[in-house]
Amino acid sequence: MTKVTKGANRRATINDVARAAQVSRQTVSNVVNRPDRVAPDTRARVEAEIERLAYRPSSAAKSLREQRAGAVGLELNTLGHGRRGDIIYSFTVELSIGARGHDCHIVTFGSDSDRPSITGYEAMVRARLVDAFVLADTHHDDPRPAWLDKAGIPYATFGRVWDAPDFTGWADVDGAAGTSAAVDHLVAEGYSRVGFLGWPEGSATGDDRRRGWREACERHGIYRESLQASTIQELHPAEEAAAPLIEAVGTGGAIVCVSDVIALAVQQVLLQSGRRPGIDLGITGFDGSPLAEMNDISSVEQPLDQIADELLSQISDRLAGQPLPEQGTLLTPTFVPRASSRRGVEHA
Amino acid sequence: MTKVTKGANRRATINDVARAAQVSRQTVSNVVNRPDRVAPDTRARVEAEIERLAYRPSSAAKSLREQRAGAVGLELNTLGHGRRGDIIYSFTVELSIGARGHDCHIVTFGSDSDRPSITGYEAMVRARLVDAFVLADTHHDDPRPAWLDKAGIPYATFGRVWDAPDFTGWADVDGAAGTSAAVDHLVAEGYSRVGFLGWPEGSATGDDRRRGWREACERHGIYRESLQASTIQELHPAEEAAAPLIEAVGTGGAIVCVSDVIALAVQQVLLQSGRRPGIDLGITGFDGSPLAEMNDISSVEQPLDQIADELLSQISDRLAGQPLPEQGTLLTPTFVPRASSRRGVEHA
DNA sequence: CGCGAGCGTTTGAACGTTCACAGCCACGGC
DNA sequence: GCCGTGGCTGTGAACGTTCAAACGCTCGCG
Repeated sequence: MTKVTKGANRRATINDVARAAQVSRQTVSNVVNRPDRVAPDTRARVEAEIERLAYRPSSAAKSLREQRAGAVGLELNTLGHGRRGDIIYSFTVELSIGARGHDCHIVTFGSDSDRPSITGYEAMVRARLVDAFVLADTHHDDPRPAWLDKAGIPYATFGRVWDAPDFTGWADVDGAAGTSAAVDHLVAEGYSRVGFLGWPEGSATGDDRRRGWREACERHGIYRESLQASTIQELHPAEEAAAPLIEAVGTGGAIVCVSDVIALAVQQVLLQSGRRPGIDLGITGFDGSPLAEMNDISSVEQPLDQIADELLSQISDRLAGQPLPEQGTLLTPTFVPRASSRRGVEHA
Repeated sequence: MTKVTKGANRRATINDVARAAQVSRQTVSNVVNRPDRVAPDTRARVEAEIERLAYRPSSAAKSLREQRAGAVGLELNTLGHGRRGDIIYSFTVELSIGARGHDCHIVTFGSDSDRPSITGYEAMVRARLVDAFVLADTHHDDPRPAWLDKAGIPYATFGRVWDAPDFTGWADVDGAAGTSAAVDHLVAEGYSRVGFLGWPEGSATGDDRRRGWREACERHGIYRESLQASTIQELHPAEEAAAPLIEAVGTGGAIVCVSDVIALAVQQVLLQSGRRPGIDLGITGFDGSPLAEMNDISSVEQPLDQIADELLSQISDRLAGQPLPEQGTLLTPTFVPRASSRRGVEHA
């Protein structure tokens, strides 16, 4: 007797509703999918039964019939935290929330290998588990776009695809607008010199954020006093790069950082030298990660909900046979001020 | 002409394989699911065709026939980061990786409301999108276990269910073993007094970790010199609680923290007073979060891959009709030493 | 030599849905 | 009064899979 007794009472099917409402199953289907084709009183009767029996179409049956999974795949890997400054989780959440509105759902799959490979994608496609993918961390020499193109699987990416400038199926954050807003805020708070601590040149995202800082400084007429340095997305190297920049900007100055991790490094160095964030030196980060929130660091928050929604819309369009959009979607982030960039507020 | 031309060449079905291998579809099905029932040469022929045609059973058809989704639901919410110290993402990844081995997949769904409600669960169940759930953050007065029990939906939880001591469908980390290992390490490194900074009493997880610290201190005969304090899982309150404890333990002492966030708070306070982690005061955290890694804080790393695997196994068993296990599964975490608890190593 | 058992294979049915089309009815124009 | 039309509802088929049962073959036994 190892057989399962499937949940006390079997869930209602379209036939149960049809029988209860004294119509055929097709009429029930129409009520759900093409309400306009059904006479008002019939519709009301069917809708009442749907409600009463708590009927919801079986996604498996629908998938089989429609030859589509109604699902979008998302690869999660253990590298996720490093890249994109720790917001991958929030992005995954927003995607999961947004999926309901696009009547699909998110299926995650993982790869434990270091380099993301296409085997996971292939498995998903072959099992017809998903119709499309969201790529969250495209990088240089990424094999995935080409493979997906060849296989004819639609996808949309969070961030531009470096190797393929012609590809427009992306949504991204306007990095320049973000750092620009940070500089505006710092100037308004009265910081006189504004430095920038970025990634080494050559990363599109990093260069974009640097440009926003430079342009804003020029606009405020403080560019000549400003300085920049570069580092990679790790705490210790960042701390080494931070120290001289802090001295160069001096007390009463501020540093706009290319990411929250870098901003944290700056704050650490500052604290070790006995100075107070905000009061002695302004600091802003980028990404709106929990890291920044926890450490009371001002940050440029990415509109992840909008990005998720945009990507899902694009995927819907691709699945409906529409061509790629004219151009990618650039969304404006929000600057969130915290103690690290307020001169008057004591940093707890 | 908005109709989609579905990916150049339709993917192979069981019938295509059957025709190519000159057998019936059921024989192909047997080769895949019950290879022992098929004659060796037939099997070889069929397997060759499966390989050649890149056949993989359609999950939709399988779901419909077997009346099960072959999927496990996981709720992700925006609160995730705060709770469980930021390891939710890593847990999600491990679950996604582990799913393949249990031939199922993970479907995530989100709730944007603050309090986790059961509406998301209900939607998943009604659409037959998932067969079971993993609950990652059960808490006091959690309505979900009772609702799932009533609905007859299996689930397994990461962490014990407070309100239901009889429920054994959980996997958790042996918190006491973790803090105990931390104390062992600190004593071996030569720290003489070991304090504990925990959460307020009454949380099972927190009390467990505190007990491990106390028992290890007793074992090493240093309990009388040890001290404890309590705080909540937020940076600023933690910093306030940390300051007096740091003074009480004194230079050459160490503090075992109930979480990485708390450990970070201790390190921040220490740095602000010009002292060096590890050298002047030992610090250990708990969770193995990226936060600890980035800040070079020793931590007790949770075996998330094992937990994910165990939970998926339990779900498989429940779906196969087996009863709840005798007791929950307690897994041993690993202590990972870093600069914050090495007396000789300079903290960069 | 007949018969049951066992093995490997095939066949029919079913899972729940939607599409294409057929049917029914009422209405209006000729 | 007949037929075409348009609005609404019902019927058969199909999506790809697995289960239950039937089938044909070989073998061993009486």
